Amino acid sequence: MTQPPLIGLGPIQTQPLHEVVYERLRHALMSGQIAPGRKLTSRKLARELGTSDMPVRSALLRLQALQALHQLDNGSMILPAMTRERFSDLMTTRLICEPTAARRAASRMTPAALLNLRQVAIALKSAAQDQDIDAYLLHNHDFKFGLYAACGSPSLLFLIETLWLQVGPFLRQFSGQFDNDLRGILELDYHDEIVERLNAKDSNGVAELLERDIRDGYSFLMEHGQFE
Amino acid sequence: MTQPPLIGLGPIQTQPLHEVVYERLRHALMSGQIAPGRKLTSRKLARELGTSDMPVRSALLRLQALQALHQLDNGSMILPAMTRERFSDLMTTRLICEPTAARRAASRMTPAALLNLRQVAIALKSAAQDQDIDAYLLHNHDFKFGLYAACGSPSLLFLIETLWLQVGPFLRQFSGQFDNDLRGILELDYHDEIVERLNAKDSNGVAELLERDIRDGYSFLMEHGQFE
DNA sequence: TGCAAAATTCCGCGATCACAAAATACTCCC
DNA sequence: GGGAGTATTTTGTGATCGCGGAATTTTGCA
Repeated sequence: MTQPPLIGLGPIQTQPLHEVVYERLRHALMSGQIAPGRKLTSRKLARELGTSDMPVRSALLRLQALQALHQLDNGSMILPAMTRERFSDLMTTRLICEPTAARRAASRMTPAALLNLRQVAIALKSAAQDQDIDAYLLHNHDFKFGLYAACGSPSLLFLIETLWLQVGPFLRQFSGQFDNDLRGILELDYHDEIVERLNAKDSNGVAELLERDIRDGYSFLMEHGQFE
Repeated sequence: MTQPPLIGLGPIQTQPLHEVVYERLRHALMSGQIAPGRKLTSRKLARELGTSDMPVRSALLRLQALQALHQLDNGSMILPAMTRERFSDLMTTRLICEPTAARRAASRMTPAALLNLRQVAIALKSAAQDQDIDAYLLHNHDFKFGLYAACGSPSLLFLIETLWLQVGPFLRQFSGQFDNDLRGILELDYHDEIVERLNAKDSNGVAELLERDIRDGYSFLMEHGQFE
């Protein structure tokens, strides 16, 4: 039998240290805090984080398994550089997965989830007008995954996440190059239209907008982005 | 300057232990040697493999990152059971990725790769006639990935690999249930036709065959396979 | 000053230990 | 015999150590 509640305190949520390190590293990667080609050594990271190297090793291994990091011959982990070829490849694969996920999400999205997306879209626009790149990228991520999460396919969602884990680390780097000017991005921002098509339950329309979003972003960055 | 060669011996290829363990575990998974729901504890595995638990921990972490294993709340790794829902989800996602990969491979395949595929297809048929399930699954894997490898997209190939890492462990279990009778499989074997379409450089035909291959396998196993 | 050789530091890797929590085995009493 | 409570073992987790090799810095000679 369970004990009767004493003071009403819930259980203390505790997660393993390597999990915390993983999340920290993942966030650092996705927010562009790690330069391409940067070597990530477990000992240095451990000192920086104030832990032993074991949890760091675990986190690095997981990121490498997802191809977010690359392992050198000597075992060191680096954030691989983004070449035009790799970027092109990743975006092409995104085009395979994401419009499909969006199409399915459109026909399964709950009103609550749609409302949430609408709010993120508002925050997105205001971040763009404020020229706040970090906020823009963050909300863009939230918007897309808020949408894809409704697709009802855990495996497809996982694939998309691994793709973003590879592209994500470079978006901020790219964005920092056109003089912090997000007006160009605003012009090819389809989030409002996507919300509108979602509201109309127009699955194909949503999928098509997603495809344009990815294609336009691709062209824009291939033209203006600086690659290795 | 490099030393003049002494005896002409090449460098000894050595790979880290955790890499060896990873490959062993991965192979054990894909060949169906691990029962669903089975708990994989690092200490026991380490004893069985004759190593310390460190390399085993690394290997398990990597497999978990790829969702080939699932982590319980207490941190133990288990091979998750295959439910009808999960199987359905994985096969649906396969349908998104694999026909596309096949279509691209069709237009990029070299004659040498095609020749190799032809030989695998022959081995495949003979394995089916010999009722050799293990050989059949092995050659089926080689055939599909021999095909996909030609698609020219590392990222797409990686996604497909993660999908197979989740479905693979259960195929043998399924196959062992219809009385070792592979005739049913032979009837919906499209490998010869795929080779033929590849030879004719009929990309759409190849993609369509792949889709039928996946769909038929899906229906067959949903009908005859035993799930959790 | 330039540059190669030597000394030192850094780092991946694997083993081992300690600790707490969980799982399992065991005991003992009804 | 059965079940509750206890003892023992197992296991995840993280820290630390040692080894060998790689990378870096220092040194010393021309």
